[in-house]
Amino acid sequence: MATDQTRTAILIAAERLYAERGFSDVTLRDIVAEANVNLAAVNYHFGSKDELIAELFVTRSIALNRERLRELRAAEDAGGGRADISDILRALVGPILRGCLGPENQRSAVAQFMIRASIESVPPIRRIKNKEIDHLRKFAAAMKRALPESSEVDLFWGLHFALAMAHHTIRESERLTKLSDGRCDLDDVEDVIARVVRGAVLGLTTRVPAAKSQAKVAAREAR
Amino acid sequence: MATDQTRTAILIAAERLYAERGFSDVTLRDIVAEANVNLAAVNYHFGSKDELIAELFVTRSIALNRERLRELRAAEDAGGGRADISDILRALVGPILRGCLGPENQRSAVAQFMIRASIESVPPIRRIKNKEIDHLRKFAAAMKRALPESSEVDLFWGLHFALAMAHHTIRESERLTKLSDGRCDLDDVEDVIARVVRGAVLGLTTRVPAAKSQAKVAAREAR
DNA sequence: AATAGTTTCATACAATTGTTTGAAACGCAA
DNA sequence: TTGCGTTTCAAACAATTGTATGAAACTATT
Repeated sequence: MATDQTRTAILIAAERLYAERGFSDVTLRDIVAEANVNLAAVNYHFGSKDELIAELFVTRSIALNRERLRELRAAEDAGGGRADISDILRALVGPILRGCLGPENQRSAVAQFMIRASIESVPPIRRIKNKEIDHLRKFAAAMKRALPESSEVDLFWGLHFALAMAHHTIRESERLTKLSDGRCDLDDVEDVIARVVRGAVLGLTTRVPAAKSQAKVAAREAR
Repeated sequence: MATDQTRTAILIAAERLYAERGFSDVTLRDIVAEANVNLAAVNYHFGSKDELIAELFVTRSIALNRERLRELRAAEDAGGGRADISDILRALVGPILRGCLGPENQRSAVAQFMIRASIESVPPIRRIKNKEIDHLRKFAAAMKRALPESSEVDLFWGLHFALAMAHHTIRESERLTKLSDGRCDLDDVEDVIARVVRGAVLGLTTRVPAAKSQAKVAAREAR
């Protein structure tokens, strides 16, 4: 076995292609061509295409979650067990944003693969995905420690919205660039992270905005 | 021609199936079975599978955008040409959220289809999608009228984040329900809309939150 | 060197896909 | 009714997919 060259060559090629083009567009023949191995190698080493995808997803999930938790713990340690809410959310969205945005050549296939996995819900991945909820619960718990007076429902919504802004920014970065004529700089990753975190934190910490909309006014007058 | 029964039966069946299961999982044979028509009917009436998808997307895009603009105009008229920022964003995210959330039997295949189209970027749709940017610009312009003192970059980010929260909520509604043990009520559509709008508006209207995070503190101390 | 186990390879297989074909059925004006 | 354009249908087609096979090549232990 030694280095298992073929196996790892397949993994690398598959991750690269899946990250770039999505699962449905990439065939086994594409992968083996990219990896310079024989077609039968995939079934020999992984059993099936689905098992290859599943192994890839599990491995990368663990890596991403570990990095998130590492940053979360660093933040909590720095705060003596209670992290600032901004830092908690930064630990949640920072790793994936850093991996998927910024100059093209610096993006990580790992992070892009994970985004693909969250978009195209292919059967082998769907079966595993429940694990992620346990992972998010840890962040929800940390948020509760940071904002003990907030309702749990609001905390879940804040967590959810933070992920929403991060993922959507990755998925639609091109559109935002076009829409803004390039004025929104998606390559300034730390600025993007700051915007996402700020948006989520504002929703969590601002009390009763009291901005009455026209709709509310109209609804009141209708009574 | 008269009613073109077969044609519309195909459109309805295709929209339903695509909305439910996504483009890559639905074959022409699935569609014709659901529509109770012959396999060759799709190619006869639409030319190809891609043209069927394209026609579906164009039609539905126009319908969704029209509804959004209708609500936007209603809000601007009510405010004498300048709508409240909340109402602008509500016009943007309301239609799609109302169509995709709420009790199962009330959801519209149209709205769900549009979400599918925004997730699985299949070639025939990708070619048309640029039109959507022009549509979003109208909302950006309305936002500028509502908040003339805000920077354009911030406005674009606010628009982007509003769509992010709306779309992500639709896509991950099941996960949020599980994560929160059912405490986040995704069936209360108007509450969801209010949360999304509030989150986006806060980001747009709150000035200098001045919440210093541990990361910033640490960075300062490191100097 | 001989052998046993592992890995690679070209090739074939069965299933599924979108599309095409040509005849049959239909609708309807003359 | 006749005739003609339109629509439907069963069947076949070509291409692509993941997977399986059996022989060849390789590796390493005896």
